Amino acid sequence: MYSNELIKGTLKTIVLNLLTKQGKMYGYEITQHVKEATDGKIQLTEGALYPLLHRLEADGLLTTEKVSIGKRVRKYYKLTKNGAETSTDLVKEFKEFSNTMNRLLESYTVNPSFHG
Amino acid sequence: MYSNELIKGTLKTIVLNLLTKQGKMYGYEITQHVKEATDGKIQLTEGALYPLLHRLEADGLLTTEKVSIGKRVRKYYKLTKNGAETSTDLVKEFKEFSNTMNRLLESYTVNPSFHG
DNA sequence: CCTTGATACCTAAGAATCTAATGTATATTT
DNA sequence: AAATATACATTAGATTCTTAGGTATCAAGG
Repeated sequence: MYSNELIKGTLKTIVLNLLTKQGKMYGYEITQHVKEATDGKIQLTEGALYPLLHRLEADGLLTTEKVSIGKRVRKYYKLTKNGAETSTDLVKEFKEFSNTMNRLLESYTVNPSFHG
Repeated sequence: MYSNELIKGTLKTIVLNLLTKQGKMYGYEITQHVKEATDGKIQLTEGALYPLLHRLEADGLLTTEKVSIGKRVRKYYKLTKNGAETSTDLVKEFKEFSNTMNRLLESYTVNPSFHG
């Protein structure tokens, strides 16, 4: 499990990307999927996930559909057109950011151009 | 310039790693170095940086040394033993997190093991 | 001289988002 | 019958960032 610091700021990217690939998912399913796909290294908490899903719906990136399973009701989320575009953008941005960070962390330059 | 969401949570890693490589730096120098090293893609704001430096010093990860340059005073920061260890840990953690995220974002699995 | 931009430090109000805890209820397994 | 898993949700508090502002020195150009 990673320090939660890092996961902050990537939650939206993870959720939108997952919905891009899976079509529709419900909240609990998202937490389990991410947990399994990362061997438990990333575990989304419900206290962070549900408010995010509600925000994304309010912002028009997701729509919901309620499905009854016995006496329980699942709330499925899927992307709107806008949500699909945002998903693509955020994934691209994360990859670029990831590259930039790895370059920054690996460069052993001795302050080549700064003249304090 | 990246959406600030992503930079959140990586600021500490960036600063400690930079000090590992450079030995000692002052606040303004850090902002300029990161800006130049990333072609302006990552720009630290002073409102985020200075409070962080103060926290890191209070937590015993950094020590300071004031150096007079004419009538101005620069405040140089360098790592303590504890800070050096934390730096190594955070960089390692970021790289692992980065790998995990990239795998997660790229996998096109159709929910192989989840049984909702 | 004086203004502008760069250097160099700092704080503080408010916003955003996460954590941790808690609540409710149904379904399944032991 | 009890424990665990499924499935939704909210809330107080903490953390950390943004935005804006404040102070002051130094160098360069008009």
